[in-house]
Amino acid sequence: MTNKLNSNNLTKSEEDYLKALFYLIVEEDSVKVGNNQLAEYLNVSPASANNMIKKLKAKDYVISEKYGKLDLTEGGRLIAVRLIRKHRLWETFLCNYLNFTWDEVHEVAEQLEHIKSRKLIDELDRFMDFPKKDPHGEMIPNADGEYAILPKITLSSLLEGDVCELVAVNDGSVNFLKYVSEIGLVLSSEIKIIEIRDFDKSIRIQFNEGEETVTRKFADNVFVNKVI
Amino acid sequence: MTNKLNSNNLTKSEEDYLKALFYLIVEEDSVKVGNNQLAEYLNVSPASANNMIKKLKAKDYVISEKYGKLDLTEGGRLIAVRLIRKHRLWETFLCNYLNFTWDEVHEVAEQLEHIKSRKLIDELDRFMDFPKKDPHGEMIPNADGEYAILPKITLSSLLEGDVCELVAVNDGSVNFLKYVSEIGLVLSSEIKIIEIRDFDKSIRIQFNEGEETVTRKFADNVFVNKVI
DNA sequence: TTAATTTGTTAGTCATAGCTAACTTTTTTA
DNA sequence: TAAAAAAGTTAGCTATGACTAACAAATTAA
Repeated sequence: MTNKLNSNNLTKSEEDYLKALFYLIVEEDSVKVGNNQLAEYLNVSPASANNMIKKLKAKDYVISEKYGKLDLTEGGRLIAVRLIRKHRLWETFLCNYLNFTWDEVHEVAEQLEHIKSRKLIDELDRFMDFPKKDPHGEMIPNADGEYAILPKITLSSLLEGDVCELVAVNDGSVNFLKYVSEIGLVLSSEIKIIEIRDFDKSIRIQFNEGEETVTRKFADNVFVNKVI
Repeated sequence: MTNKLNSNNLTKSEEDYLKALFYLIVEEDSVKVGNNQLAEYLNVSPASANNMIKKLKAKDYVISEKYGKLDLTEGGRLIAVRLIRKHRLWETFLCNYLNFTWDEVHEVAEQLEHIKSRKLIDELDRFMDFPKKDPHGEMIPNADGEYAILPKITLSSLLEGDVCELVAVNDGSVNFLKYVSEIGLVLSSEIKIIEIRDFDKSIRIQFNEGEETVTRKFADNVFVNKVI
């Protein structure tokens, strides 16, 4: 049995839904997160999502009115943040100690984040000397579930002539991550916006490795700190 | 999705049954392993075990005739050995890097062994420099599923005056492991049999930390190498 | 060698968590 | 503002893997 202190007694599915809601509500900061949006995000049918939402409401992790928007309770938020903490710590471990690449870590971390042991994750944190950011540049919540959400400025929001520093990448797509690595971008790379083409909004950028033209879609997934 | 090369597509339950069968058939080297024995070992009803055995036979991991003894196919054995490899590597990691004690590792390793990623476990193995034995003294199978099963001589099989070295302990019970630690026994401890009491088969042993009287049941769970 | 006990099997139920199809409510837009 | 579209809900089905109760086969003991 799991230690009483750790055991929130949630299934893997319930955890996945709470984490998804957290991403949609808190990280994406949406005005309204609805049932179908959640279903699409998780690649399940609206009926399945609806069903699970009922369960999570009964357990007091989610609140919503009929036909209304979804929200997390404090309890639901805490569970989600702890999952994110576990996910990001495992990604950090895989990259920094087990030779995993950027694009390989996500899938395995999705499994590892469901391991139930408070001691495991806190010791892993200590072993790595309490890292602040994961390999994609995202903040890692501390043991109490506190963490700063980075103000997310995308590369696509900058103007010609601006100079920025790559602080994070959206880790949702393996193909995107592979592409980022291939053109030679890494965390902290300094990027200058050479030109934004009106025609298709594609952007010509310059950085240590040379010059590249990237699409608007690409630039939407790259988070930066404006330097100039 | 899991990499095709790793994905054996088994559920956690199916894996648990195969591992249980491996322990009962191969490690315990029983003449006959039956359905109810398997059920008892896994703390499920005979009906549940029977049901799962049907499924595993259909998938060609288990063979048996109606009302006959259970056996693993080559495929079933390989899956079980890989689980044991994962279990023991994770236990080693938890003990040697994350400050877990002997008795804490098992429960968490039971969860970790179901993580599906060939790379994860092979890199973990490399990270720890290919350990040969887990913290309880059990052999760790290599990446090809090969490993030596230690000839298991129990402390209880020795005679008065014999001297032996502790090579492994049965990791099935947390209380037992705590007890072993508390009296000061560790792997490689040299133990001398002072006296075996006819009355209750309790055994007086001497070792670095002093002398102790242990029960027959205790001695059945301690595996040794005879020295003298 | 029959009777008792143990062991194995089958049938039917439950919970989780997915699905489709049909329906209702809300929102959009013509 | 009424019709169309989108969003949300419900009902009913599926598979997995537990369970109990009832029964059959095999083994052990009388």
